[in-house]
Amino acid sequence: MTSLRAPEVPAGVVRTRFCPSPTGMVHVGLMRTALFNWAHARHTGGQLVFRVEDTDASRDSEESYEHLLGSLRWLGIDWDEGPEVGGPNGPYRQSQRHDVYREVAAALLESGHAYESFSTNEEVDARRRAAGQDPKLGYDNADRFLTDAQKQAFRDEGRAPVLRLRMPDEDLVWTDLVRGEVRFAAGSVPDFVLVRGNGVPLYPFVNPVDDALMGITDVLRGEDLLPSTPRQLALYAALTEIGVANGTPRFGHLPYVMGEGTKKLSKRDPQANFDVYPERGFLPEGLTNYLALLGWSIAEDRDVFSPAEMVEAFDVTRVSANPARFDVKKAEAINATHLRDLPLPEFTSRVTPFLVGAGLVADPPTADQQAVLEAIAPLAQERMIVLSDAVGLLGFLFTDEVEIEPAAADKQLKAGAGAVLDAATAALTALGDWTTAAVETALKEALVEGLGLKPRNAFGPVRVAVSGRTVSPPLYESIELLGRERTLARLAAARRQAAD
RNA sequence: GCCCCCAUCGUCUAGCGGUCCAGGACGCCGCCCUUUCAAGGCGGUAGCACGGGUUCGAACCCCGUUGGGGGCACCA
Repeated sequence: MTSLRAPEVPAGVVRTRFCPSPTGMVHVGLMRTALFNWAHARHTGGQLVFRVEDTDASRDSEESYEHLLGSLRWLGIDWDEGPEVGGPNGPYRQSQRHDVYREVAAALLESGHAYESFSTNEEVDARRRAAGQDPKLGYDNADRFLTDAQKQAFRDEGRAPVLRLRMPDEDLVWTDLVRGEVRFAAGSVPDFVLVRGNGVPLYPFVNPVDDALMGITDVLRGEDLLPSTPRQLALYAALTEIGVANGTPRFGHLPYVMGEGTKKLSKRDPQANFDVYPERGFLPEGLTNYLALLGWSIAEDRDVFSPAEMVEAFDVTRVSANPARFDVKKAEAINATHLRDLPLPEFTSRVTPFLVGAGLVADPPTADQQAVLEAIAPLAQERMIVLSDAVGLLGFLFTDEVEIEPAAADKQLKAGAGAVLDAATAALTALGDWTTAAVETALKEALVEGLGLKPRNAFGPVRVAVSGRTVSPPLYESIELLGRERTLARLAAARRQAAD
């Protein structure tokens, strides 16, 4: 027997967990799972346990572990027990829990719930074929009742046994939090391996053991794990009988996050990599909102909400069971509305690191740069989708010379543009008072009235000359902020490039 | 092959037996506003996979079909 015991969890308290393996890239589907566990815990006033499943030394790395922590914190997910915060049920890294697994495995063997199995895969296959069965059926439970003499004979051959759990002879059923009742018929799941021949415990064993020992009440995970649930149910029953677990947790299997086509979003899909969102300047609250929409909805006629509102309303039971396609366009639209909702100072301070990163402003910005930034911020805010858009949109205000985008030149600096730029140059050169209003009046007089142009044709070339692009903040304000000298220099530079 | 999951506009979804000739959002299209592009406002486009039941009544319940996905390891 063992002294290992699950902690007492008061009735009604919800404890969820998030237990990734730190192997390389952080997948958006993984973060969606983390988010739902977090929301469920916070909504119910329960706890979220963070455990690291780093048992595969060849694939796990400290670097991706750190990276994962960073991604979680960036999204705004916090946990009550786990790495960095500790807790009474640690250690929270599986690589430090070998003794626990060894002890539980021994107790399971001793109690007869598990047994030693010596069959090789080849032998199992051969037996199934001999019986006219499909080898795909897997292990045939043949070693369940080996005698001590038989076991010894195998050992004498030099075989090291695996430890298998004896599956019960009854249907395995549970009420899934998102799918309702799910049933696997008795006998449809073979006795599975808990511990390898070399003594290394396997995922289907350590995962429920840790969940039990950490007092997890609600397991919310991807639907890819649904077929392994019957085995875990059997394991829980055994763990409960030997006094390690306090019963079986509730399970909820979250739908897949899909990529293009009909396939699950794979590591190869560029949008699967969580990093691209922070890098592009998605807002944590914007991405949280979008990720939440992948399988959940807050109300019939609403899909924009804050993380706090999500926590307030979240109900696992109302998570959809069907797979959701990750739609970058919609994610952008949701983010853009969060971006526009930001108070101006907040918006400005969030944009600044992106301008710094692009080398456009100093770190921290100079007083002049800060003044320009604050002046342009309200005008930029409503034409951006992600924070990094600021680099392209506002770059022209923070450089001496601007490079005109080829596409913009093709569009706006063709025939007729020369005359427009000449007229604009003349009007602005003569301008006394360099203010937005004066610039507006001067340009309208010179171009719309003077040249008889439609506004769209009149201001296109000027905009491209000044900003280098066809999309920019409002023109007159931009010109005022740019100042006379730089504006005239750019007009002249564009004039050299423009057709008459 | 066996087991399991899923099935409402192109996409994400609301709908949990009548209030649905199906609502919202993204996308797309058009109009308005307008100095460009956006944003905003207004309008439009488009869907209950199919077949049987159950019921006075079905997008909603049951069965089947079809389609899609996943699993069947001494990986996690």
